[in-house]
Amino acid sequence: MIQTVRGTRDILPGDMPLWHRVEDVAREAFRRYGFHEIRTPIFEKTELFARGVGEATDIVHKEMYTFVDRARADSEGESLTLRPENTASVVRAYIQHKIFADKSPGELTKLYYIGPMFRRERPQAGRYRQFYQIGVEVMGSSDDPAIEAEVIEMLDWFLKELKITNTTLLINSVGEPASRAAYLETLREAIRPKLDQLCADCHHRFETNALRVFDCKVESCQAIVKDLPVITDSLDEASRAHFEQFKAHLDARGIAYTINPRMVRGLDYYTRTAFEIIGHDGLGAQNTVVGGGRYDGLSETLGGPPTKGFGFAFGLDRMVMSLPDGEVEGLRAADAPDVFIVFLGEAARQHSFNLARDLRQAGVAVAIEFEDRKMKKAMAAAAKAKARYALIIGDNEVATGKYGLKNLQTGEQESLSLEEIISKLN
RNA sequence: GCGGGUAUAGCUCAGUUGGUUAGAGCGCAAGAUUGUGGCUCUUGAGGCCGAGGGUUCGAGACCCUCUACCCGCCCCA
Repeated sequence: MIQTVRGTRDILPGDMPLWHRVEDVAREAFRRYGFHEIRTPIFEKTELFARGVGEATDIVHKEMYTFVDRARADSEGESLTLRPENTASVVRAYIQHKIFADKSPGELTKLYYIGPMFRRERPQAGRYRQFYQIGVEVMGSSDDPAIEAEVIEMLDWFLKELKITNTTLLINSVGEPASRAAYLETLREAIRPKLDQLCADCHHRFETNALRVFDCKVESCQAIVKDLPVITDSLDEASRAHFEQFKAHLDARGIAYTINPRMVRGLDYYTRTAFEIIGHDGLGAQNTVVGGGRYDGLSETLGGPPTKGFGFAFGLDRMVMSLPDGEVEGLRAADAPDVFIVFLGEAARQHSFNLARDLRQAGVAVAIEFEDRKMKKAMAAAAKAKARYALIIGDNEVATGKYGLKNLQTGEQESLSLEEIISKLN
């Protein structure tokens, strides 16, 4: 049997209402907050991610699906990559189409996207090789922290609307590239004397990304790590002021947060504000549902004009997993037909086809089977489909033009004409 | 890339120290009930017990190899 490849999965019709719910609420949030959709290709030139996301990141150096395109007679095949994230692509599109060109100073470009991303990691709960993200990017000349607070306010509304309540907002500032580099040096100097007391993983982290030692789960490492200097104590003055304003904007909106000076994002392009929302219900060890931050300078890195940027992405898969059980049940039921037609005999069958068409043209969701079954079986099928009504049609009904409309919840049944049925259901 | 676990019906799972025709619940089908669902009862269909090899008189079970999936580490959404 041919199966889905490792880390990919079919999202079956039974779960689709949950995905639609998350997408619908997200689109509604974006409409209210003035975001517009953009769709970029699922694969791009490898160089885009190498430069945009960062050559040294795990994503680029060990998780990308990269392949060489077919060569032409006059050139070698070029290296292409399935997108591991979407920010680099959106910024590329922003530059390529000069989306900034008709904007006045201070005017923002606010975009959102939704679609699959690809990373070649070992799958586990809440982690897939093809996964889905919904994200936004705010680009322009302004880096006002009020922008950041507003985006988080939108997320706050979004989560509440989905009844996902047990979450924590973590915020941090990773500073300007220069101050971050200086801090990293300070940190490494602080770690170096204690290096022999740290675990093997931490030795590796020390070499590649020293900030990561803060995340180590080994107890003996944590004991050392808790006394190390944190980035928020060595921010440049501008970043510190920016962070203070950001927090004030959140306070003014009544949005609760936890400062986590040890939170690091895995992509190179982040500057200053970084944030994360972690969920606590329905998730495995991978409990980050939203990750985002500021990426001033990414445009320049990709050959575009000086641009400030702020955005986030959330994992659709993880968001769906976070939906409370109580919500899930109702969402699944919403997919059911309004009316299930139960017919008896060939004449009624033929009549039912036209009736189904008329109802559908009037906007009613109609289910009909094509096999003439015993009424008891047909009624059971209607109940199984969770139809709101059964429409019963036999020879009598065809003759009189009055059909039996039975409410399957209450069991009440009345005899109605087509017009009466339509007006009742609309 | 590394570690742990699991693999038996469509689904969720039992299956004793190795012993006859491999079971349950749910689901599916038929009937009790010839024009009225959910509840109940009866009956039925549905299995190369993940693959290959080995031990044995005998393997779903024990051993080896492989594969797949799940969970975790790294890292991230």
